[in-house]
Amino acid sequence: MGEVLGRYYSRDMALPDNHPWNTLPVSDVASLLERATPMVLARGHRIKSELGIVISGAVAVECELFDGRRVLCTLFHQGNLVDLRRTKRNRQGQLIALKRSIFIALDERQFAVCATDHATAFFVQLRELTARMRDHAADLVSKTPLEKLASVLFEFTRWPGAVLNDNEPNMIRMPICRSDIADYIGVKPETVSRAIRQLERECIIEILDKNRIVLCDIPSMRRIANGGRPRRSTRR
Amino acid sequence: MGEVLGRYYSRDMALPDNHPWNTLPVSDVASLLERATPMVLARGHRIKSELGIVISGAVAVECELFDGRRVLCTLFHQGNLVDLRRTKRNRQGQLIALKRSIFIALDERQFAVCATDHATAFFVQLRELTARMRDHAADLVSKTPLEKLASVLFEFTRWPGAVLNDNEPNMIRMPICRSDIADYIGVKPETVSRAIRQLERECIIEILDKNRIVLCDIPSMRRIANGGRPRRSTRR
DNA sequence: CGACTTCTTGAGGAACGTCAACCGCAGTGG
DNA sequence: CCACTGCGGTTGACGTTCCTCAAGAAGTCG
Repeated sequence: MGEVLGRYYSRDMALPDNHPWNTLPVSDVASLLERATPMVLARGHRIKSELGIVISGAVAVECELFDGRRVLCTLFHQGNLVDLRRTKRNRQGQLIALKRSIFIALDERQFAVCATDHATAFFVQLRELTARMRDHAADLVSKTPLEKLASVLFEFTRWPGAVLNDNEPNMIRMPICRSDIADYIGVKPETVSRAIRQLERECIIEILDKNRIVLCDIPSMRRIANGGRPRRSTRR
Repeated sequence: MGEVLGRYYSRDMALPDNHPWNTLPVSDVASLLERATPMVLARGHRIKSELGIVISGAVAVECELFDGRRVLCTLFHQGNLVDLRRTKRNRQGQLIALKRSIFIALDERQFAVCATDHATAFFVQLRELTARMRDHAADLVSKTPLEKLASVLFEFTRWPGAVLNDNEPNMIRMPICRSDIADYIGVKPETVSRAIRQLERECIIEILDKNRIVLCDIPSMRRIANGGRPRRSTRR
């Protein structure tokens, strides 16, 4: 824990091939990577840096509550910009890798230079992040476990590399394990399991194996994710 | 609904006197306000603009779920920068005033100019916002209603103008009504009421009237807010 | 093969939502 | 002035739901 598996230096080290990095001119990419200190992390490794870019894998902000409950506030995937600094208040939570991941840590100065050089890309990343966090807050506030799960499955479809096969665009890979999903949507792993089975029973998804599922009935799932499956008598 | 009470043009219109706006040089403030179209809103008024700055009052992103449940994803107070744009996906939720508020709407072009001129202030605002949203997500994920309420009370203490009286620094004003608190922390108004009474019974807060409370035992409240009051047997 | 982790399934209970009723207050109109 | 209405807030009784606990299944690694 807390250790870095190794450094990932490569001549053809590249930024993730997704928005907004793939819109940067080549020279800018090079200047960004010059300042990089990439590291390879395994599941459970903590990242001391508050600043950086996720190159691959899955990383989260993990908080531990007073009594030991574990919470994942935010998920980061390939291409996400991470900035946990805050002016007032002390830092809450820390970065943790949820699976084998590559992360470019940046120090304050490097970050400032990059943010100036690539202000637009950085702004776009921050705006996307806040939009994702708003959606996640809406998920957490009052949805039932089934609704939360459907919503998070849609979130996963938007992860780069989620679609495994162009012939089967609705087959996706689950990027993180069940207990991490549980800590992210605020239910217990047992409840995640039951919710997945429920969707399967209703033929809305098909479970190929633990890591791969097919979305069979996207309209129904969208309706559930938007709040179509309230508690029995929540209709006041 | 959806109407604007009036425009708020004033020679001495000023940006909120809090971070980061109060650190801007006078000339920058003037240039920001030149581009402004301030509006006065009453409770329930919707704001069509996706971009702007909250001058006073309380504004939120409101989402309505499929079955009518109402959710407040994010709260904005005096001085907060609002940017709801998103590249992919359609817009979720809309801005709504929770009480009498003043809001400066900015259009895309105005916003771009401001963001360039005041990049640092804008970055600071965005970073503060993401930090607040992370904390809120941590609150929503797995805390009990009592813990959520304690946490949101601390959030309120950080609102500009929350402290009513320098002699009594622990007396704060509740900036939004009970049912909005409920929609923000994902419980029912009845539960908010019960949680407040609970804190009062334990002499952790004192209720002066509906809008004013005193935090009597901050350490206990902090412990509760950090997860010190789990469900009876959540300790596995 | 055994030790371990992750996931799954089932049974039972605490907790929060639901429903209903009530209070206090502000606004409104006669 | 009072009656009426509506809204926000509060309290109590009851029931669904999701968490807890336990045990087993399936996969992984030594």
